[in-house]
Amino acid sequence: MRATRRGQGGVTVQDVARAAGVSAMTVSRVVNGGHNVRESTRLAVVEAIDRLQYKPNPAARSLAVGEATQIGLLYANPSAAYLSQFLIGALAAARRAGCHLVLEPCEGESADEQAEATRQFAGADVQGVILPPPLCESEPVRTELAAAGIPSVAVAMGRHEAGTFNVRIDDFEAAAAMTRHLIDLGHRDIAFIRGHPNQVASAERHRGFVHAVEAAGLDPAAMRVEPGYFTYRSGLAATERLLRQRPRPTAIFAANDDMAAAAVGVAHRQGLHIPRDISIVGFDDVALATNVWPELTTVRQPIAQMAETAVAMLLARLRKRGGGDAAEGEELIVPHELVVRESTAPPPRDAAHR
Amino acid sequence: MRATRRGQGGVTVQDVARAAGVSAMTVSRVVNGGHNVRESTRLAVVEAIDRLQYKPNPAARSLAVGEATQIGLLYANPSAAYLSQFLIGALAAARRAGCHLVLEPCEGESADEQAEATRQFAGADVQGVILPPPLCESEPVRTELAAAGIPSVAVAMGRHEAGTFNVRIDDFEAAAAMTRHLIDLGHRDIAFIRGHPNQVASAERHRGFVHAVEAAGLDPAAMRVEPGYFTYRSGLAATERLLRQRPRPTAIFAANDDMAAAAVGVAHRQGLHIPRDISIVGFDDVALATNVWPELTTVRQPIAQMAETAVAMLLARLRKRGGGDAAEGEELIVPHELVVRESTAPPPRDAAHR
DNA sequence: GTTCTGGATGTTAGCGATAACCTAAAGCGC
DNA sequence: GCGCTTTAGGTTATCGCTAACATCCAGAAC
Repeated sequence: MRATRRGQGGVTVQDVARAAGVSAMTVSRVVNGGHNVRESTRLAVVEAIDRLQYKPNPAARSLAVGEATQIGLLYANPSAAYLSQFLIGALAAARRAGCHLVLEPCEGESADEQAEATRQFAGADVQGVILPPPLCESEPVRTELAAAGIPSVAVAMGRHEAGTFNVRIDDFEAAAAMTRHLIDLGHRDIAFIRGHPNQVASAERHRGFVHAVEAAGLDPAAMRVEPGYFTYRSGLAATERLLRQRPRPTAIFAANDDMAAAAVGVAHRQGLHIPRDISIVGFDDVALATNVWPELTTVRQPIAQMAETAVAMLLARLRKRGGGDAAEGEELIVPHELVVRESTAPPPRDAAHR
Repeated sequence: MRATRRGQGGVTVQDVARAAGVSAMTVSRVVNGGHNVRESTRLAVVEAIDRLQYKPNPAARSLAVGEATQIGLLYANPSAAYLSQFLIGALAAARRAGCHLVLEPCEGESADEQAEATRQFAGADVQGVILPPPLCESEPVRTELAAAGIPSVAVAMGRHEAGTFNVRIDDFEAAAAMTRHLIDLGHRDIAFIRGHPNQVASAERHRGFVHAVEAAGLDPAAMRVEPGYFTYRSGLAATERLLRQRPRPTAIFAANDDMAAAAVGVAHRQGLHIPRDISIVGFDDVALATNVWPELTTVRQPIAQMAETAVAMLLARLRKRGGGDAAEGEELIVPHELVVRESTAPPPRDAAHR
């Protein structure tokens, strides 16, 4: 008899089938949802499965179904903390589905570079692509994907657009909640540092801020707003401009944590105590938020979970191909959370002298 | 005729074989190293491959060879920046080999938690495990892996131990180089903030520091050394202790960037200008290093590349199983790089008054 | 010339799972 | 009771690739 190539004693459907007294096909049916299987049979199979500790072989499965095995992830250096969370979630979902994640870095802001990076995917036969911010809003990337006929799902694209797929939090509402937190503490002079002007999320966060200010009966026009780019450096510059003015704002709301961390740095250098002299808050809850002193009050986005959801949505979309080309798009909004740490407090009493 | 399940027109070995006028097996041989194939045949096949844009199907391959399809990665929240780089590298190598990466978080420092997390792998049939710091030095983890018979490769385990597999930089030499940089600038009073006492890398970096100090003819005993834990918070405490003393050190060498960033924060709060009044340097070159002002002079570890190498080493080791159980261990040292940014300068002239 | 040797290639038989098809019994309306 | 649909399950044929074995043939060895 020929030498068998049988691997290191992995349990297969056949083994389970034998143990449960059914055919391999029935086991397969049980594993994948169990339609058209009698309850008693199903139980017998399930019992056999965990008695033998059966784990389906993902390679065999994806070979058999001939489905997506590679999904792309185009990233452009958002904060490293963001990326690692994102990868963790995406990887978990990809593995569950038995498909590989193909990473493609896209440094460079030019349209050419972005298009070039996107084109890599077409050559690498990925069946779909996940787009974390900020690339989800890049025109060249989307054009190129459309040209190659590769479906994509965006994550944290600020606002829904018809025909696109997107997973995000409600930036507007989250920013409003954060603003209310500051107002509730007694702040009446809150400065806002905006995010990158090309990202819809920046505008949404700002809108949420304005909305909450108005809702509290305050005048939005009285609040100082500085431009920013979501980078540490831009936060530095914005805060310097703000703190040069008198009276100083009693609170600064930066549209992300990187800029908030920068604000903390500048405030410290000017001898201000946080939060006694000034409150500073961020947005995103990346690791950086707890790597400054004091730790930042911020808004947590469930990044890993969002990535997971996005992958699942992409796979669902790929599977549906053929059923109907339902290109109507889909949006999923996941819950956020206000995380109050140590960088916020009521405004100083002698606000007049500040 | 039965409906075929043939997927979306993917090119297969058969197609290539037909185009090149050879058998599928020959194509397979060419793709995998091409032993025992005549040069002329090889060229014909290669030509056909890239004319048809053939990409081997990884699922089919790993099903056929019955090889490792899952390799584990046990992580314990090192800095997020470290993790994302690590994942990028590991993922690239895993995909090339057609195998999946199974992530397992291991929060918690207790032996029980670590053992428990490790045990997850045994149940998930991963064939090998990659261990980034600090878990690569965890006794419970290693015991548990050994018990389950799962081979592992460590990354950045500070020093080589017989019988283990490891990829790292030369922490000793890197720390010495950094110290020489400070000495060359004119510093004679350099404080050192150590890393976590349980990690060998901490000791190595400190040894490198001491060695360079001695080599320059200075007295190591005169240099202040503070304990630390590689965390931002511990860096904060250590720096506060250091800067309370007079005379202040003219330079602080923190054993990683997180602690160096903390040192920058404390120095700023005390009104010191960096690098004019004091130089501060870190180690690792994670993203945080450029997210403080001024950007940190530090040592770059090629993290992604190290992870890639580790995965490759692990796979080689798994394949070799059966040939010989060569348990002699292996170590690979990759080059590091001193990155001089803006946080270092010559010591202040009036050092006497500091 | 014959046998041996080893390199270059083809052939066959899986790897583990599932799609598509088939079968047998049960349910159902009339 | 008869055909018809539905349900529960088995059979068979792949998916794409490669290990193991078989074959062929040129040159070496005798």
